[in-house]
Amino acid sequence: MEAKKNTIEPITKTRLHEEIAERLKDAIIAGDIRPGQRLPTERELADSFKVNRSTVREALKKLEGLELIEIRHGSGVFARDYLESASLELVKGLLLADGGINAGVLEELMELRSLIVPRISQLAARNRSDSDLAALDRVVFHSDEMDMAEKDWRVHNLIARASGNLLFVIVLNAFTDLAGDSGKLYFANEKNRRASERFHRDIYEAIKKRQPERARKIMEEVLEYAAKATLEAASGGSKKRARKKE
Amino acid sequence: MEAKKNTIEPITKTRLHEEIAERLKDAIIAGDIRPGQRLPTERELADSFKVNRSTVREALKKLEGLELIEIRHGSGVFARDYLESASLELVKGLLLADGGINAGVLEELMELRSLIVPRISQLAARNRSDSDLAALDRVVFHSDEMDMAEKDWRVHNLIARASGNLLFVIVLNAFTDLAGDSGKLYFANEKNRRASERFHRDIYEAIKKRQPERARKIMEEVLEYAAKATLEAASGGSKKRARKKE
DNA sequence: TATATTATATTGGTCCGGCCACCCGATGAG
DNA sequence: CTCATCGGGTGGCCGGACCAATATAATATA
Repeated sequence: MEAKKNTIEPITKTRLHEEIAERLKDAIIAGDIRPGQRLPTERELADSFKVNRSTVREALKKLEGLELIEIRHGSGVFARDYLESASLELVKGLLLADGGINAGVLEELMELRSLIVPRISQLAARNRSDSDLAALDRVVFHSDEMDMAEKDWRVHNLIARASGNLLFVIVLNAFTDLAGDSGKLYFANEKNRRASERFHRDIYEAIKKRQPERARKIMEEVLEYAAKATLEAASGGSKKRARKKE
Repeated sequence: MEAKKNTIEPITKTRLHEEIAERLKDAIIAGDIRPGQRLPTERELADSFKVNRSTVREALKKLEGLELIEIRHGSGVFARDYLESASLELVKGLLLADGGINAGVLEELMELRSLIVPRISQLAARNRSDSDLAALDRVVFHSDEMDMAEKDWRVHNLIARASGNLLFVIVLNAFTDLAGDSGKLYFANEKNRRASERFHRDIYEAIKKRQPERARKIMEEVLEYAAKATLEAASGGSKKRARKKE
């Protein structure tokens, strides 16, 4: 794993306010700014980042959306306790804190996933419509050029939609989104790609034939396999890659 | 002060950019602006809302954080398909779409919850530290003045923290956050408040004695009860209250 | 002295007007 | 017809100004 990968240092975000939001987020998640503590003034931030105050404000608005900070007119900007907030997007930060992928959080993610996804699969087999099936068919059997990560995402997304539970769709997206980097690792392996391919066909069959239990079972197995493979890949491959941001 | 605003409603958000973000969000969730479709220009929005462009930009930044829109430099602002995004906050919008609480989504939320929370409870009983227990004790037995909704939230939050799974804490917060309004309904009922009180004591015992299975069971039962009561309250009590936003 | 009241400073909210960077479609050259 | 060029439109960033909410210090009052 001594590939050139690590030499591609993060390009400074083209959009300044994103870069700023990123840095502040890191500072808060890393604990440099503790919950309840006040951040520097907008004007101070603008000054120290050497940008305009408007730019800082845009960054702060984004962080406010993540429930990572609280902006109080007349008082200042305060860091919130992310353990009392409700923003899954934050987890992405946690997952990547201290540089590299945090194996602990990744494992937690896997467990959470294993609680939900089999149920989604089960419901999909029960509730799927014909058009759901058709869409799934298209992706599974007629999207050869699509790369595997994309394909896999689409399969899961379609299954979730077929389940008839909108909430599940969004939660599932959150998982995929979070697992992002480690997903790449997973699909880098030829064997894993083959496994996914077979999985797609199997789950398609189960859903087509409306076999909820079988669909659930298949999903459970694939998750178990994927979890194992992913954790291996994550712990073996990406060890403490220092994340220099500039 | 001669014109008294008739209804209880609007109290236009004190912060303009929030009001704007809110309206655009509603428009997208309601389907007035379809996925992929382009929104008006920043300048146009500013003009039609009669505000400055900076204000519009701040609102847009927040929506971008919610993954509800995509801002492309040089091209414009586009609505995203929220079924392909990963933001749980959006669900709040779905839950309240068309005015009133959407019973379907609420039910989905309950199901999702029932998949996860018992597991959290189980893990908490297994992994809890002494300080976790102490914190739980304080809330359960020495917070009489605290209102029940707050207390219940704290109990759940502490249990989740005790589970040792940070992800679970955040997901749980998301649930509570989403269920917000319906939770109010639930705790408005004296009988339900009593039920919660007993539940708090029971779950405390199970966690204290490190009885994972019992903890899980208790949680399953309380969820089932709460789901039933909540759905009843939601369908019976809050009928199609029109949500006028101005 | 202790407390209420009033000024004043601090800080976020909004506005103005301008310039730059990027994207895309129209235009014109080959 | 293909391709390079060049606009015009759009978001990104700037700096400076003023308003609104809040916090703090100074002052008046009991």
